[in-house]
Amino acid sequence: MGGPRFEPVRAVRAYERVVEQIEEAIEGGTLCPGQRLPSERELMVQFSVSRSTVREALRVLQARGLVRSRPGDPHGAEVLPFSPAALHKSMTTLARVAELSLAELVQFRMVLDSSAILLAARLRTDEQLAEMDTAVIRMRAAVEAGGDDFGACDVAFHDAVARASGNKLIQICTDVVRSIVLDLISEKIAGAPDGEALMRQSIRHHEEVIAAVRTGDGPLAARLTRQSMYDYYAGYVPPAERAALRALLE
Amino acid sequence: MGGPRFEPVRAVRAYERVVEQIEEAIEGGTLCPGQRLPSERELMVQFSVSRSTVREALRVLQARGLVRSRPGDPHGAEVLPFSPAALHKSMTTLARVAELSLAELVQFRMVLDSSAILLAARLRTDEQLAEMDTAVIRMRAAVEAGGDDFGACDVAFHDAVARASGNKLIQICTDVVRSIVLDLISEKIAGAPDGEALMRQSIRHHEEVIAAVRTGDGPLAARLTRQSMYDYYAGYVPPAERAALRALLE
DNA sequence: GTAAATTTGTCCGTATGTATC
DNA sequence: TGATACATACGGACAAATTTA
Repeated sequence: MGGPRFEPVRAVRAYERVVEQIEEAIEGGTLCPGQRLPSERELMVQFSVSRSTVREALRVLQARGLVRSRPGDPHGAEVLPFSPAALHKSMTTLARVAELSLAELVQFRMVLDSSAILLAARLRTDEQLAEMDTAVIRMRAAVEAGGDDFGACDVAFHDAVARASGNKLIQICTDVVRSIVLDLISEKIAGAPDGEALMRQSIRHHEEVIAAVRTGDGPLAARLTRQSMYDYYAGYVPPAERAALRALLE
Repeated sequence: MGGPRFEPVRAVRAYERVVEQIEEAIEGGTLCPGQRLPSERELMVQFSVSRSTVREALRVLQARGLVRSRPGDPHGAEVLPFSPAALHKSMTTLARVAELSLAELVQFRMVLDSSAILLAARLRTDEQLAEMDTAVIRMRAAVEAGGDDFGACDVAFHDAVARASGNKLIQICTDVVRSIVLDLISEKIAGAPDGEALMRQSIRHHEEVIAAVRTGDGPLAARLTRQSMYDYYAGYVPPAERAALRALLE
């Protein structure tokens, strides 16, 4: 019984072979960020394909955020340093085509940010704690100055927390999801600008969180984070979907 | 002071304009999955660009998982239904170029899966609970049958949990991260195949989790999930990095 | 500061294998 | 089965942009 087991062969286009080879070279470390690819004309010689094929491959690599090519650049396409831009892009389209609700995105933020703060409370260095302190001080200063920079300082705080979690993936994903959420409700926020009272309440929450981090009480910091995030975003979520958010509160 | 605020203009290539327009049509719902794009020759007329430009745009859209084109297809490129393939791809390259450690990935899984089970414990329907039960029953059957299908049944369980969480984003991300983790340690797992004892212990863990879900005790189910995941994966993580994983246990 | 050389962006034409009718 | 239309891939060409001498 049996006989040889053949694997299905997918017709692989020429440009895909080019993409694969360059991709492996970059991911494998043969090509480092800042280095240059050969020019298109040289690539067509090395791969024995036409320039159209080379260009299609470069477009794909560019869409994946691995390289960038500029017209007239005699050094060839540049290998880019790591950037979450591609992840950001695919998650944004995901949110649209999968019709993710704001509630789902906020819920995901609650999960990620509360996990980040829990880890930060247990693994942070004193220096990282100082960075969070600084961010909150700047938030307070921003309120006094009129509140224009409040949002940016808030982002700085959450980014400091994410870094202190010690997990790059958590840091990247919190950043990506946060910006998607903010994009979704930016119109509504512009319509109902942050009242000074709301900002002061947010600062109070942040100070409580920092206090919990200072004492190393991770679960408390996580709980406070989920609660303050719910308080802040629930108003933008349809009432019927708020129950799902509350499922993350105790 | 002031004067008009000008925005920096990036030189936008022709193929990008084509990508943007088709992308908006798909994300906006004008083009639905299953529908076809006009042929390349027709697209070059509608956009007033050359064939090469149209093709580069289609390559980008294909890389983002939005369309697929086959040679000879007289209906033109097909608009694809939603798929997390693009997200999977960008997160995989992210793991490589950002040099994510196995510990970071496992930690992220612990966060996501424990959050999913917490939500499932509070929001699940009886039908979804039955699906989890079925998955565990199949896991037990798989062990009796030799254990070949054990991994697949385990995946089915975690997928049922993710679905019961009610959050599509959590469902997608758990799936993506799980497959990346499994890819990373597939060699080691093949070298040290699941012992029957390990499988039985895993089943016992799953049954405890289900019991907690049945009684609606989300925090307990989440804690059990993190613990069993740590027990399962810690052996593959360098000892120095295990402390970060233990930070998620209480 | 200017001009030359190279590269990318774009266009056009053609040949070939393939899927559909 | 054949005819048609399609995507794939090739090669040549020109303009715009950039670097460099």
